[in-house]
Amino acid sequence: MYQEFQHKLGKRIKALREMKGISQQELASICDFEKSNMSRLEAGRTNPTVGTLLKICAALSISLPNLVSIDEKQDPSV
Amino acid sequence: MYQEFQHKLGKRIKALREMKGISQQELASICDFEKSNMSRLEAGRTNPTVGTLLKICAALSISLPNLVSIDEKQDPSV
DNA sequence: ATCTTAGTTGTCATATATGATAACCATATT
DNA sequence: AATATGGTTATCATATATGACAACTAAGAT
Repeated sequence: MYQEFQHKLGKRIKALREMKGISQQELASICDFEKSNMSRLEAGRTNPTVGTLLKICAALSISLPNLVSIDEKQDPSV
Repeated sequence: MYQEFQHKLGKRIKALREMKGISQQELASICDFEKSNMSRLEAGRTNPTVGTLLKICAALSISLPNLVSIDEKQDPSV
């Protein structure tokens, strides 16, 4: 029901990760989960828990409200 | 590991719900899930998925970034 | 051609979020 | 007393997030 949001969130994670210049595997290992899991997350194929998002926030040094600020028009760095 | 965040989030949901003047059961039924689930959520005893949070956001008419803006000092209505 | 790196996809196991239901505790109301 | 309402807690079933691991593709480098 929220696949669209999941997809946007995945794209946002990917964009933020690439701005940091790290690979999926690196981000996954910082977050302490599997690279396959990371791939599925970025592809929007899962409905992540808040705990998972908090790990990603910590790894990317951004806040949770910032991470979930999904807006097509918005610059991903904001 | 993130119990503290879960607790704060639960408190925030409760505060927002009470500002709307509705009961747990009402909010739960709007979100289309169980009142027992709602109780656990507000008590911070679960690690909710983004999908669950989006349902709550829709029911409370607030954005997800707003919902997860957890700040002790902040007014819950902001 | 080989090797590495990044990412994807599949499978299986485990943990847990959620659904569903019931019993329970307060409090208030009559 | 009984009844209703709001909330909590327990249990069981089901769905799925995640862990763990392997195989695979594609691109780049040597």
